[in-house]
Amino acid sequence: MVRPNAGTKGVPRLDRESQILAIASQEFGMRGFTATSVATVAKRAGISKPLIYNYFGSKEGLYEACLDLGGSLVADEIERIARGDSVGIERGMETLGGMFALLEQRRYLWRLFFDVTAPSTGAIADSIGVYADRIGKLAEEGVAELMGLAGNDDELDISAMTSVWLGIVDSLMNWWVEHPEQTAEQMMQRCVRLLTAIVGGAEQ
Amino acid sequence: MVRPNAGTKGVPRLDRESQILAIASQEFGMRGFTATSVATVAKRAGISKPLIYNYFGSKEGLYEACLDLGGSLVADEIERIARGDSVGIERGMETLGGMFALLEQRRYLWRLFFDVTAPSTGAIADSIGVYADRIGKLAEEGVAELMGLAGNDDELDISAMTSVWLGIVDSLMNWWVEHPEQTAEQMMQRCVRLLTAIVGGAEQ
DNA sequence: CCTATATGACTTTCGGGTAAGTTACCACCA
DNA sequence: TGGTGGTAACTTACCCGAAAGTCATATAGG
Repeated sequence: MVRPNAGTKGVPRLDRESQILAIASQEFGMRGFTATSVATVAKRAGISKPLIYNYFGSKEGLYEACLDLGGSLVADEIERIARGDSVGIERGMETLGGMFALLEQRRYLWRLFFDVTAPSTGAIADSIGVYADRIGKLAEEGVAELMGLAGNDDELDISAMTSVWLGIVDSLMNWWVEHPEQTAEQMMQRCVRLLTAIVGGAEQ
Repeated sequence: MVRPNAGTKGVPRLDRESQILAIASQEFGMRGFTATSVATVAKRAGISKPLIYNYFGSKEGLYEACLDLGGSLVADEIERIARGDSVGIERGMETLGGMFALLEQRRYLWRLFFDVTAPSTGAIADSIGVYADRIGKLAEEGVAELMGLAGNDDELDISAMTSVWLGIVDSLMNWWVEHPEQTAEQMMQRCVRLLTAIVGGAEQ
């Protein structure tokens, strides 16, 4: 049986893995876990499906690898900023800036942790949970500080506000994906302008 | 061949259709288009799959029907509020209140128009586009007013802010879905508190 | 008896996953 | 220096289950 190109490319495993992960993260991030097909990832990477299974075991394994890569990247950065001494809105803006700088070349990464189509049980759910919790905890901590400054300690209010805050980051990331020409710096300045518009508008 | 109950229920088509649509909207809204199976909808409705195909033609047809139902509901309400004379943040809060009141019994409806797993081409995409555009246009109009009050007419700023605004509504709806015991009234009051916390925090 | 309502059982399609093999390269030895 | 065998990289062709979609038929009521 003739099998053109079988084994002829000779790309080292680690190189190939990063290449696959880069493409897979993008697909998962853009379309969500369920709507992403392994065959599509393979095709985009110019390789065959079994190679992916050989390296990552399963579709879930592939997703987990993406999560591990992106999750620590994002969570570490947020943690770094949380260790600083800014509080309230200022801390929020700093976090935004950090995310913009970090994800400029891979904006879709953010979506991995908030994919509603990912399995809700099993290893993936655990893995998502780890990072979503880590990010969520930090967000909640910052939000609680902000709310505390305003004299509000209501747990549900904090929970809802955290959800809103993550939603805002999510929206900005999605908008950024659709405006690839915008730099991280421009995004940051834009956010400052948006904030002033809100505050100014609410004071009237 | 014995087929128990075939044709014995005698439910008028229109009644059956609304019943199916109510269940389908919930499934599509909660799980997304891809993750929803027609068989599940049929089972939950206590009927067989072919009946759904008989009435709606295809899974996409079923989704479109849900969109038409939910889309006009939501868009009409937003339009109604937009015709009022409130502007800026106030108009935003009024719109939120309208959404809470309208969707209290069907909070998942909101998600139909922002489902990333829905097909991005074909009739569905068109249909989503119609309603997303209609809602998006109204949102953008309101946002532009708000930004104008703050002396900002930048088109990209307005576009980004619109995205953020829709993201906020989205977050609140999702949070609401996960807190079923919260009433529309409670949500509205919560939003007022959240807004004051943001404004207060930014003024420091 | 005709039509609307309804169904069980089937075919088709699609995507995750696998079996079995092919090619290239390198280390080792005569 | 050239053969050789082991291994890493890679492929085609398939399996299988789940879900979309269809067909032929059954029941009830005007």
